[in-house]
Amino acid sequence: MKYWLLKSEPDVFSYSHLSAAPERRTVWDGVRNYQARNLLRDAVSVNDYAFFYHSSCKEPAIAGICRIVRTGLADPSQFNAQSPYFDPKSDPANPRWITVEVEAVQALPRPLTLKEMRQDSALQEMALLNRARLSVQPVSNTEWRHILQQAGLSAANISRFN
DNA sequence: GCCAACGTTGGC
DNA sequence: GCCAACGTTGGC
Repeated sequence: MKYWLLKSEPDVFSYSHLSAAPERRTVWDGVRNYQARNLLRDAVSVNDYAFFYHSSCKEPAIAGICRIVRTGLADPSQFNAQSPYFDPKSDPANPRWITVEVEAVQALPRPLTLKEMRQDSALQEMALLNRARLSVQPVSNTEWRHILQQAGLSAANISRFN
């Protein structure tokens, strides 16, 4: 079981949008960074969990939890000439941008803000604080549990994600 | 809106 | 393969 953090701009697609989506699922499209793509393609597995992080907004924060439900998907937006994520250099026979499908699990009782995370000595090693621009990041088991605790989940609820 | 950090592009 | 120019991210 591995844990991740996925960034999204809430004005474009928020955790509420995911919760309201059909089957509470979406294909995580639009990642156009090779390091992030490599994680999605090679390291993220079905049934891993991920934090849904709101970036580029008034109060950057972790908003909710999602679960990886499918992997190895060609990001459809790379072939859509109308999409801002269109990549004319990607060959449909050998797609450049591979991604995953995620499902909303639960919103955090209390979103955990970037500001709070910066002030938390237990979270200083987080990629979010040190590699701020990477849009797909690993989260350690210790960090995962600590964040859920800070966000107000009960011990019983936290253990569901082991 | 600014700008620092850093990833990508392309000429050589 | 180097590296300058350029583009993007994302907090503030």
